[in-house]
Amino acid sequence: MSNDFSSKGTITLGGMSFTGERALGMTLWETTQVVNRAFERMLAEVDGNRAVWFILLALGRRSHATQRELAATVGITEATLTHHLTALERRGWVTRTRDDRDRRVQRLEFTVEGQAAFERMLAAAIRFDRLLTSAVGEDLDTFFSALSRLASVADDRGEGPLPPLAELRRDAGDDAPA
Amino acid sequence: MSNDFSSKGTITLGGMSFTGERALGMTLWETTQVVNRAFERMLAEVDGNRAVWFILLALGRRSHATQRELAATVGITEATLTHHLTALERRGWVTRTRDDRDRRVQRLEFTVEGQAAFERMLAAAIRFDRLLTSAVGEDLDTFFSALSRLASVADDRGEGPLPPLAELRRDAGDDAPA
DNA sequence: TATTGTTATACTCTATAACTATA
DNA sequence: TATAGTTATAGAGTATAACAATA
Repeated sequence: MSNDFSSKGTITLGGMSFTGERALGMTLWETTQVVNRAFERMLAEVDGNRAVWFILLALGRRSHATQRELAATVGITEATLTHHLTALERRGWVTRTRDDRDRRVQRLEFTVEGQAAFERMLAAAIRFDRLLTSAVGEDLDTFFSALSRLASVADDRGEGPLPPLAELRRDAGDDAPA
Repeated sequence: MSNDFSSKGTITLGGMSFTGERALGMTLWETTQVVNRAFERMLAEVDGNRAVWFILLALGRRSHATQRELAATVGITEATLTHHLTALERRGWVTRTRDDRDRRVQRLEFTVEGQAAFERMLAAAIRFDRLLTSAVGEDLDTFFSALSRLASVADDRGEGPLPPLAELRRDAGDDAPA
């Protein structure tokens, strides 16, 4: 299911206006949602999903020494990673073995099946990226550079501790009006 | 917390290779994540979040006749929308009144406080979008058009029924190894 | 019978905090 | 004490299915 604000016209407020068709944030969001759903479908065809793909990719790159680093690469907490790894282990795609030199450390390895699954997802990701790249065409460099600038300004805005979400449902029970 | 694959080098498989720095899908995803977090922070400053903002925006545009249409606009199911509306009603931002001409239909209205909250979020969204737009600068048209092409190719790939996610955790419980 | 919306329930993903084992 | 990872628990967001009210 996809949201679609972009054809819903303009709202004005004081001197400001907000037009769906021209709202960059909204368009970026919706485009990424659409692209993401398509990618999730491709991954699903090879029994994957984004979370698994990210973890396997980080594993495949062997760019981590500890699970803590792996979690940071994937962008989740250690506890969340443990859940995913438990699932992957039960599925028979990875093994966890304690490192003999420091038995606190888990050494993560693909099984043969896990390696095959990883390669299927990698192939899917490569195919998908070719599709996207050809869609952008000759504007590719411009597009990458615009994305990079967007990430920069957002990062400037986005540093500091994460504020708690406005938790509607939690404070809902307290002072509910009749 | 943010994932960061883009500086993690290249994986090769057969004749294909996958390079984080050049992976368009990954870059698009990460950029949107960063931008989204920044936007959520801005909304949080005015007691909002993305779900609430989308719902209030659709309400403000009065572009729906039924909750079903509203849910479709926002991109969620009716049941999910009901939960959000219940929360918004408890918070005192919207009212639900049965339509006298068809008592199955709920008429949704902002309260005064809800209108004010909506306007705060709208102002935040407009400010945020100006920030993004100025970051993209003169490449804006090119950028929009690239996004549009990406959405198109993804939509072509993305039609059809949503496949179930590969539910790792569900089939995990069955044959768990000791 | 069809439509509008709600309720009941469950599932995924995620996080925080407390914990175990090891150093 | 400090570190690596796990477990227990919880919560936000979502969905499906069964339901009630109304047409």
